[in-house]
Amino acid sequence: MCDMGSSSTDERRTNTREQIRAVALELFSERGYDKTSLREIAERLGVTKAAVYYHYRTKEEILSSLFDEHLAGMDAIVEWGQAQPPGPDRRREILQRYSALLAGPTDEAPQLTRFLQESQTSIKELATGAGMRERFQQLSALLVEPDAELVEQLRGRLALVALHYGAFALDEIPGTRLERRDAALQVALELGLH
Amino acid sequence: MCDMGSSSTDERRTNTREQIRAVALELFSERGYDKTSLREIAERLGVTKAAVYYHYRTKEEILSSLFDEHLAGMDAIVEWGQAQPPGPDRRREILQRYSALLAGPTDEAPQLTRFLQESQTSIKELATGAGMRERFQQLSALLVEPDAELVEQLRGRLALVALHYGAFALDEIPGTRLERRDAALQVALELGLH
DNA sequence: GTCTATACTGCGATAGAC
DNA sequence: GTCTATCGCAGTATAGAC
Repeated sequence: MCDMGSSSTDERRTNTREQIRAVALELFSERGYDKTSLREIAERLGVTKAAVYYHYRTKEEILSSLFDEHLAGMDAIVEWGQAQPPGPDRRREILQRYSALLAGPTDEAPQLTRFLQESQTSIKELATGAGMRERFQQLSALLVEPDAELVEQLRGRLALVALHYGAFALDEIPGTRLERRDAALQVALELGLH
Repeated sequence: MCDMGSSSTDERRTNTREQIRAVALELFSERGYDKTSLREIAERLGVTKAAVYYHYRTKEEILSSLFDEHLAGMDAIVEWGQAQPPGPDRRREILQRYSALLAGPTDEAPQLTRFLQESQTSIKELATGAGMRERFQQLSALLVEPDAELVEQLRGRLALVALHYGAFALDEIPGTRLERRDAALQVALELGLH
Protein backbone atom coordinates (compact mmCIF):
# COMPACT_ATOMS: atom_id res chain seq x y z
CA MET A 1 0.00 0.00 0.00
CA CYS A 2 2.74 2.47 0.90
CA ASP A 3 4.51 3.32 -2.31
CA MET A 4 7.07 5.79 -1.12
CA GLY A 5 10.17 3.76 -1.70
CA SER A 6 12.01 4.06 -4.90
CA SER A 7 12.42 7.78 -5.38
CA SER A 8 13.21 10.92 -3.51
CA THR A 9 11.10 13.06 -5.83
CA ASP A 10 8.25 13.75 -3.51
CA GLU A 11 7.14 16.64 -5.71
CA ARG A 12 3.95 16.60 -7.70
CA ARG A 13 3.71 13.34 -9.59
CA THR A 14 1.25 12.94 -12.40
CA ASN A 15 -1.40 11.66 -10.06
CA THR A 16 -3.56 10.35 -12.86
CA ARG A 17 -4.14 7.16 -10.95
CA GLU A 18 -5.77 8.99 -8.09
CA GLN A 19 -7.75 11.21 -10.43
CA ILE A 20 -9.13 8.14 -12.14
CA ARG A 21 -10.19 6.81 -8.76
CA ALA A 22 -12.00 10.04 -7.93
CA VAL A 23 -13.76 10.38 -11.26
CA ALA A 24 -14.71 6.72 -11.22
CA LEU A 25 -16.28 7.02 -7.78
CA GLU A 26 -18.28 9.98 -8.98
CA LEU A 27 -19.49 8.37 -12.18
CA PHE A 28 -20.04 4.93 -10.69
CA SER A 29 -22.25 6.31 -7.95
CA GLU A 30 -24.10 8.59 -10.36
CA ARG A 31 -24.83 6.17 -13.14
CA GLY A 32 -23.84 2.79 -11.79
CA TYR A 33 -20.84 0.63 -12.50
CA ASP A 34 -22.03 -1.08 -15.64
CA LYS A 35 -23.29 2.06 -17.29
CA THR A 36 -20.09 3.98 -16.79
CA SER A 37 -17.62 3.44 -19.60
CA LEU A 38 -13.87 3.76 -19.46
CA ARG A 39 -14.10 6.27 -22.25
CA GLU A 40 -16.21 8.57 -20.09
CA ILE A 41 -13.71 8.34 -17.28
CA ALA A 42 -10.83 8.96 -19.63
CA GLU A 43 -12.47 11.86 -21.42
CA ARG A 44 -13.25 13.69 -18.23
CA LEU A 45 -9.55 13.57 -17.43
CA GLY A 46 -8.43 14.51 -20.91
CA VAL A 47 -6.68 11.23 -21.58
CA THR A 48 -7.45 8.15 -23.64
CA LYS A 49 -8.92 4.84 -22.62
CA ALA A 50 -5.53 3.24 -22.95
CA ALA A 51 -4.10 5.63 -20.39
CA VAL A 52 -6.69 4.46 -17.91
CA TYR A 53 -5.81 0.95 -18.87
CA TYR A 54 -2.23 1.65 -18.00
CA HIS A 55 -3.05 2.52 -14.41
CA TYR A 56 -5.66 -0.16 -13.88
CA ARG A 57 -5.53 -3.50 -15.59
CA THR A 58 -9.29 -3.86 -15.78
CA LYS A 59 -12.40 -1.85 -15.08
CA GLU A 60 -13.08 -4.07 -12.12
CA GLU A 61 -9.72 -3.18 -10.62
CA ILE A 62 -10.86 0.43 -10.43
CA LEU A 63 -13.90 -0.75 -8.52
CA SER A 64 -11.84 -2.85 -6.16
CA SER A 65 -9.52 0.01 -5.37
CA LEU A 66 -12.55 2.03 -4.30
CA PHE A 67 -13.64 -0.58 -1.82
CA ASP A 68 -10.27 -1.59 -0.44
CA GLU A 69 -10.35 0.95 2.35
CA HIS A 70 -13.84 0.02 3.33
CA LEU A 71 -12.98 -3.67 3.38
CA ALA A 72 -9.99 -2.97 5.58
CA GLY A 73 -12.26 -1.07 7.94
CA MET A 74 -14.63 -4.01 8.12
CA ASP A 75 -11.72 -6.36 8.75
CA ALA A 76 -10.61 -4.23 11.67
CA ILE A 77 -14.05 -4.41 13.23
CA VAL A 78 -14.29 -8.15 12.70
CA GLU A 79 -10.87 -8.69 14.20
CA TRP A 80 -11.74 -6.61 17.23
CA GLY A 81 -15.06 -8.34 17.63
CA GLN A 82 -13.60 -11.81 17.48
CA ALA A 83 -11.30 -10.95 20.36
CA GLN A 84 -14.22 -9.88 22.55
CA PRO A 85 -16.46 -12.13 24.60
CA PRO A 86 -19.91 -12.56 23.05
CA GLY A 87 -22.78 -10.63 24.55
CA PRO A 88 -24.81 -7.45 24.35
CA ASP A 89 -21.79 -5.24 24.91
CA ARG A 90 -20.01 -6.67 21.93
CA ARG A 91 -23.10 -6.38 19.75
CA ARG A 92 -23.63 -2.77 20.67
CA GLU A 93 -20.02 -1.90 20.06
CA ILE A 94 -19.94 -3.68 16.71
CA LEU A 95 -22.90 -1.70 15.48
CA GLN A 96 -21.47 1.57 16.74
CA ARG A 97 -18.16 0.92 15.05
CA TYR A 98 -19.78 -0.08 11.81
CA SER A 99 -21.93 3.02 11.88
CA ALA A 100 -18.79 5.10 12.32
CA LEU A 101 -17.09 3.29 9.48
CA LEU A 102 -19.96 4.04 7.13
CA ALA A 103 -19.93 7.70 8.13
CA GLY A 104 -16.27 8.44 7.69
CA PRO A 105 -13.38 9.05 7.94
CA THR A 106 -13.01 10.73 4.56
CA ASP A 107 -15.51 12.94 2.79
CA GLU A 108 -15.77 10.24 0.22
CA ALA A 109 -17.13 7.66 2.63
CA PRO A 110 -20.84 8.46 2.46
CA GLN A 111 -20.78 8.52 -1.32
CA LEU A 112 -18.90 5.26 -1.31
CA THR A 113 -21.32 3.71 1.14
CA ARG A 114 -24.20 4.72 -1.02
CA PHE A 115 -22.63 3.26 -4.09
CA LEU A 116 -21.70 0.14 -2.19
CA GLN A 117 -25.23 -0.48 -1.03
CA GLU A 118 -26.78 0.25 -4.38
CA SER A 119 -24.29 -1.88 -6.19
CA GLN A 120 -24.81 -5.10 -4.32
CA THR A 121 -26.02 -6.55 -7.54
CA SER A 122 -23.68 -5.47 -10.21
CA ILE A 123 -20.64 -6.29 -8.14
CA LYS A 124 -22.11 -9.50 -6.87
CA GLU A 125 -19.98 -11.94 -8.80
CA LEU A 126 -16.96 -9.73 -8.89
CA ALA A 127 -14.16 -10.58 -6.52
CA THR A 128 -14.91 -7.35 -4.73
CA GLY A 129 -18.48 -8.41 -4.17
CA ALA A 130 -17.39 -11.70 -2.71
CA GLY A 131 -15.13 -9.86 -0.29
CA MET A 132 -17.97 -7.62 0.80
CA ARG A 133 -20.36 -10.46 1.37
CA GLU A 134 -17.76 -12.38 3.30
CA ARG A 135 -17.22 -9.49 5.71
CA PHE A 136 -20.94 -8.95 5.98
CA GLN A 137 -21.28 -12.57 6.99
CA GLN A 138 -18.55 -12.25 9.57
CA LEU A 139 -20.12 -9.17 11.09
CA SER A 140 -23.48 -10.91 11.18
CA ALA A 141 -21.93 -13.84 12.99
CA LEU A 142 -20.71 -11.48 15.69
CA LEU A 143 -24.21 -10.12 16.16
CA VAL A 144 -26.07 -13.38 16.76
CA GLU A 145 -25.34 -16.60 18.58
CA PRO A 146 -24.50 -19.39 16.12
CA ASP A 147 -27.47 -21.48 17.20
CA ALA A 148 -29.96 -18.63 17.42
CA GLU A 149 -33.46 -18.81 16.00
CA LEU A 150 -34.17 -17.84 12.43
CA VAL A 151 -35.83 -14.66 13.62
CA GLU A 152 -32.73 -13.73 15.57
CA GLN A 153 -30.52 -14.30 12.57
CA LEU A 154 -32.69 -12.05 10.51
CA ARG A 155 -32.69 -9.31 13.14
CA GLY A 156 -28.91 -9.36 13.25
CA ARG A 157 -28.55 -8.98 9.53
CA LEU A 158 -31.22 -6.33 9.35
CA ALA A 159 -29.37 -4.34 11.99
CA LEU A 160 -26.50 -4.01 9.54
CA VAL A 161 -28.87 -3.25 6.69
CA ALA A 162 -30.43 -0.52 8.80
CA LEU A 163 -27.06 1.19 9.12
CA HIS A 164 -26.48 1.02 5.39
CA TYR A 165 -29.96 2.20 4.70
CA GLY A 166 -29.76 5.13 7.06
CA ALA A 167 -26.52 6.22 5.46
CA PHE A 168 -28.09 6.93 2.14
CA ALA A 169 -31.66 5.88 1.60
CA LEU A 170 -33.40 8.53 3.61
CA ASP A 171 -32.73 11.36 1.25
CA GLU A 172 -36.38 11.92 0.73
CA ILE A 173 -36.88 12.42 4.43
CA PRO A 174 -35.93 15.70 6.08
CA GLY A 175 -32.98 15.66 8.42
CA THR A 176 -29.26 16.15 8.37
CA ARG A 177 -26.89 13.35 7.60
CA LEU A 178 -25.98 13.19 11.26
CA GLU A 179 -29.61 12.88 12.29
CA ARG A 180 -30.17 10.09 9.80
CA ARG A 181 -27.08 8.33 11.02
CA ASP A 182 -28.28 8.54 14.61
CA ALA A 183 -31.71 7.28 13.68
CA ALA A 184 -30.21 4.38 11.78
CA LEU A 185 -27.99 3.49 14.70
CA GLN A 186 -30.94 3.59 17.06
CA VAL A 187 -32.97 1.20 14.94
CA ALA A 188 -29.94 -1.01 14.40
CA LEU A 189 -29.46 -1.24 18.16
CA GLU A 190 -33.12 -2.08 18.67
CA LEU A 191 -32.72 -4.92 16.20
CA GLY A 192 -29.31 -6.07 17.36
CA LEU A 193 -29.92 -5.97 21.10
CA HIS A 194 -33.56 -6.90 20.93
CA MET B 1 -52.84 -9.48 -21.52
CA CYS B 2 -55.14 -12.01 -23.11
CA ASP B 3 -54.09 -12.33 -26.73
CA MET B 4 -56.66 -14.72 -28.04
CA GLY B 5 -58.42 -12.44 -30.44
CA SER B 6 -57.57 -12.57 -34.09
CA SER B 7 -57.46 -16.26 -34.80
CA SER B 8 -59.31 -19.42 -34.08
CA THR B 9 -56.12 -21.48 -34.08
CA ASP B 10 -55.92 -22.03 -30.38
CA GLU B 11 -53.49 -24.88 -30.89
CA ARG B 12 -49.88 -24.63 -29.91
CA ARG B 13 -48.60 -21.29 -31.07
CA THR B 14 -44.93 -20.59 -31.38
CA ASN B 15 -44.88 -19.12 -27.94
CA THR B 16 -41.41 -17.71 -28.40
CA ARG B 17 -42.35 -14.58 -26.57
CA GLU B 18 -43.15 -16.44 -23.40
CA GLN B 19 -40.10 -18.65 -23.75
CA ILE B 20 -37.94 -15.56 -23.96
CA ARG B 21 -39.54 -14.29 -20.79
CA ALA B 22 -38.81 -17.52 -18.96
CA VAL B 23 -35.23 -17.83 -20.13
CA ALA B 24 -34.59 -14.17 -19.39
CA LEU B 25 -35.85 -14.53 -15.83
CA GLU B 26 -33.57 -17.47 -15.33
CA LEU B 27 -30.48 -15.83 -16.77
CA PHE B 28 -31.14 -12.40 -15.28
CA SER B 29 -31.44 -13.83 -11.78
CA GLU B 30 -28.44 -16.07 -12.25
CA ARG B 31 -25.99 -13.62 -13.72
CA GLY B 32 -27.67 -10.26 -13.39
CA TYR B 33 -29.34 -8.08 -15.96
CA ASP B 34 -26.33 -6.33 -17.36
CA LYS B 35 -24.24 -9.43 -17.68
CA THR B 36 -26.85 -11.37 -19.57
CA SER B 37 -26.63 -10.82 -23.32
CA LEU B 38 -29.43 -11.12 -25.79
CA ARG B 39 -27.31 -13.59 -27.71
CA GLU B 40 -27.31 -15.95 -24.71
CA ILE B 41 -31.05 -15.72 -24.41
CA ALA B 42 -31.48 -16.29 -28.13
CA GLU B 43 -29.05 -19.17 -28.30
CA ARG B 44 -30.73 -21.04 -25.49
CA LEU B 45 -33.91 -20.91 -27.53
CA GLY B 46 -32.22 -21.79 -30.80
CA VAL B 47 -32.96 -18.48 -32.47
CA THR B 48 -30.97 -15.36 -33.28
CA LYS B 49 -30.72 -12.06 -31.51
CA ALA B 50 -32.88 -10.44 -34.17
CA ALA B 51 -35.65 -12.92 -33.48
CA VAL B 52 -35.68 -11.77 -29.88
CA TYR B 53 -35.89 -8.21 -31.11
CA TYR B 54 -39.01 -9.03 -32.97
CA HIS B 55 -40.81 -9.94 -29.75
CA TYR B 56 -39.30 -7.24 -27.55
CA ARG B 57 -38.23 -3.85 -28.78
CA THR B 58 -35.42 -3.52 -26.30
CA LYS B 59 -33.64 -5.54 -23.67
CA GLU B 60 -35.21 -3.38 -21.02
CA GLU B 61 -38.66 -4.28 -22.29
CA ILE B 62 -37.96 -7.89 -21.42
CA LEU B 63 -37.11 -6.75 -17.93
CA SER B 64 -40.23 -4.66 -17.62
CA SER B 65 -42.43 -7.52 -18.69
CA LEU B 66 -41.00 -9.58 -15.83
CA PHE B 67 -41.95 -6.98 -13.27
CA ASP B 68 -45.32 -5.99 -14.60
CA GLU B 69 -47.20 -8.56 -12.57
CA HIS B 70 -45.37 -7.65 -9.41
CA LEU B 71 -46.03 -3.96 -9.96
CA ALA B 72 -49.71 -4.66 -10.45
CA GLY B 73 -49.69 -6.60 -7.19
CA MET B 74 -48.13 -3.68 -5.39
CA ASP B 75 -50.67 -1.32 -6.92
CA ALA B 76 -53.48 -3.47 -5.61
CA ILE B 77 -52.08 -3.33 -2.10
CA VAL B 78 -51.55 0.42 -2.28
CA GLU B 79 -55.06 0.96 -3.55
CA TRP B 80 -56.54 -1.16 -0.79
CA GLY B 81 -54.41 0.57 1.82
CA GLN B 82 -55.38 4.05 0.73
CA ALA B 83 -59.05 3.15 1.22
CA GLN B 84 -58.46 2.05 4.80
CA PRO B 85 -58.25 4.29 7.84
CA PRO B 86 -54.70 4.71 9.12
CA GLY B 87 -53.67 2.75 12.18
CA PRO B 88 -52.04 -0.43 13.41
CA ASP B 89 -54.60 -2.64 11.68
CA ARG B 90 -53.81 -1.18 8.31
CA ARG B 91 -50.08 -1.45 8.88
CA ARG B 92 -50.34 -5.09 9.88
CA GLU B 93 -52.50 -5.94 6.93
CA ILE B 94 -50.25 -4.11 4.47
CA LEU B 95 -47.25 -6.11 5.64
CA GLN B 96 -49.14 -9.39 5.51
CA ARG B 97 -50.37 -8.70 2.02
CA TYR B 98 -46.96 -7.67 0.81
CA SER B 99 -45.45 -10.80 2.31
CA ALA B 100 -48.00 -12.87 0.43
CA LEU B 101 -47.26 -11.01 -2.78
CA LEU B 102 -43.56 -11.75 -2.49
CA ALA B 103 -44.25 -15.41 -1.84
CA GLY B 104 -46.59 -16.13 -4.71
CA PRO B 105 -48.83 -16.77 -6.52
CA THR B 106 -46.74 -18.37 -9.23
CA ASP B 107 -43.70 -20.54 -8.81
CA GLU B 108 -41.72 -17.81 -10.45
CA ALA B 109 -42.45 -15.28 -7.75
CA PRO B 110 -39.65 -16.09 -5.29
CA GLN B 111 -37.09 -16.10 -8.05
CA LEU B 112 -38.45 -12.83 -9.31
CA THR B 113 -38.41 -11.32 -5.86
CA ARG B 114 -34.83 -12.32 -5.41
CA PHE B 115 -33.86 -10.83 -8.69
CA LEU B 116 -35.84 -7.73 -7.94
CA GLN B 117 -34.11 -7.13 -4.64
CA GLU B 118 -30.66 -7.83 -5.96
CA SER B 119 -31.18 -5.68 -8.99
CA GLN B 120 -32.14 -2.50 -7.26
CA THR B 121 -29.03 -0.97 -8.71
CA SER B 122 -28.88 -2.00 -12.28
CA ILE B 123 -32.50 -1.22 -12.88
CA LYS B 124 -32.36 2.01 -10.92
CA GLU B 125 -32.53 4.43 -13.78
CA LEU B 126 -34.67 2.24 -15.94
CA ALA B 127 -38.33 3.05 -16.18
CA THR B 128 -39.04 -0.19 -14.40
CA GLY B 129 -36.84 0.83 -11.51
CA ALA B 130 -38.67 4.13 -11.18
CA GLY B 131 -41.97 2.26 -11.04
CA MET B 132 -40.68 -0.01 -8.32
CA ARG B 133 -39.37 2.82 -6.21
CA GLU B 134 -42.60 4.73 -6.61
CA ARG B 135 -44.62 1.82 -5.25
CA PHE B 136 -42.13 1.26 -2.49
CA GLN B 137 -42.60 4.87 -1.49
CA GLN B 138 -46.35 4.52 -1.54
CA LEU B 139 -46.26 1.42 0.62
CA SER B 140 -43.89 3.13 3.03
CA ALA B 141 -46.28 6.06 3.27
CA LEU B 142 -49.02 3.68 4.35
CA LEU B 143 -46.82 2.31 7.13
CA VAL B 144 -45.91 5.54 8.87
CA GLU B 145 -47.71 8.75 9.72
CA PRO B 146 -46.63 11.57 7.40
CA ASP B 147 -45.25 13.63 10.25
CA ALA B 148 -43.59 10.79 12.10
CA GLU B 149 -40.10 10.96 13.50
CA LEU B 150 -37.11 10.02 11.42
CA VAL B 151 -36.72 6.82 13.40
CA GLU B 152 -40.29 5.87 12.64
CA GLN B 153 -39.81 6.49 8.94
CA LEU B 154 -36.79 4.26 8.96
CA ARG B 155 -38.61 1.48 10.80
CA GLY B 156 -41.43 1.57 8.27
CA ARG B 157 -39.08 1.21 5.34
CA LEU B 158 -37.04 -1.45 7.04
CA ALA B 159 -40.18 -3.45 7.63
CA LEU B 160 -40.56 -3.75 3.86
CA VAL B 161 -36.87 -4.48 3.45
CA ALA B 162 -37.21 -7.25 6.01
CA LEU B 163 -39.84 -8.94 3.89
CA HIS B 164 -37.67 -8.71 0.81
CA TYR B 165 -34.69 -9.92 2.71
CA GLY B 166 -36.43 -12.86 4.24
CA ALA B 167 -37.68 -13.93 0.85
CA PHE B 168 -34.23 -14.62 -0.47
CA ALA B 169 -31.28 -13.55 1.62
CA LEU B 170 -31.40 -16.24 4.25
CA ASP B 171 -30.26 -19.03 2.02
CA GLU B 172 -27.24 -19.63 4.18
CA ILE B 173 -29.45 -20.18 7.19
CA PRO B 174 -31.26 -23.45 7.70
CA GLY B 175 -35.01 -23.41 7.35
CA THR B 176 -37.65 -23.91 4.73
CA ARG B 177 -38.85 -21.08 2.56
CA LEU B 178 -42.03 -20.97 4.57
CA GLU B 179 -40.13 -20.69 7.84
CA ARG B 180 -38.05 -17.89 6.45
CA ARG B 181 -41.10 -16.11 5.22
CA ASP B 182 -42.74 -16.35 8.63
CA ALA B 183 -39.62 -15.13 10.36
CA ALA B 184 -39.39 -12.18 7.98
CA LEU B 185 -43.03 -11.31 8.55
CA GLN B 186 -42.54 -11.45 12.30
CA VAL B 187 -39.61 -9.05 12.19
CA ALA B 188 -41.43 -6.82 9.73
CA LEU B 189 -44.38 -6.62 12.10
CA GLU B 190 -42.10 -5.79 15.01
CA LEU B 191 -40.71 -2.93 13.00
CA GLY B 192 -43.95 -1.78 11.47
CA LEU B 193 -46.11 -1.92 14.58
CA HIS B 194 -43.39 -1.00 17.02
C1' DG C 1 7.10 5.57 -16.44
C1' DT C 2 3.26 7.63 -18.95
C1' DC C 3 0.77 7.99 -22.58
C1' DT C 4 -1.32 7.61 -27.91
C1' DA C 5 -2.70 4.87 -31.86
C1' DT C 6 -4.81 1.12 -33.28
C1' DA C 7 -7.16 -3.16 -33.46
C1' DC C 8 -9.89 -7.21 -31.59
C1' DT C 9 -14.14 -9.26 -29.87
C1' DG C 10 -18.73 -8.93 -28.25
C1' DC C 11 -22.58 -5.98 -27.03
C1' DG C 12 -27.46 -3.73 -28.01
C1' DA C 13 -29.89 -2.26 -31.80
C1' DT C 14 -31.61 -1.58 -36.80
C1' DA C 15 -32.74 -2.53 -41.83
C1' DG C 16 -34.29 -5.38 -45.04
C1' DA C 17 -34.45 -10.14 -47.40
C1' DC C 18 -37.05 -14.42 -47.22
C1' DG D 1 -41.80 -14.69 -37.78
C1' DT D 2 -37.21 -15.31 -38.39
C1' DC D 3 -33.09 -14.57 -40.73
C1' DT D 4 -28.40 -12.10 -42.49
C1' DA D 5 -25.83 -8.05 -42.49
C1' DT D 6 -24.41 -4.11 -40.49
C1' DC D 7 -23.89 -0.20 -37.19
C1' DG D 8 -21.59 2.25 -33.22
C1' DC D 9 -19.83 1.54 -28.75
C1' DA D 10 -18.19 -1.32 -24.98
C1' DG D 11 -13.96 -3.57 -22.48
C1' DT D 12 -9.56 -5.35 -23.51
C1' DA D 13 -4.99 -5.62 -25.44
C1' DT D 14 -0.53 -4.50 -27.67
C1' DA D 15 3.01 -1.72 -29.97
C1' DG D 16 5.54 2.01 -29.70
C1' DA D 17 6.21 7.46 -29.12
C1' DC D 18 8.15 10.46 -25.56
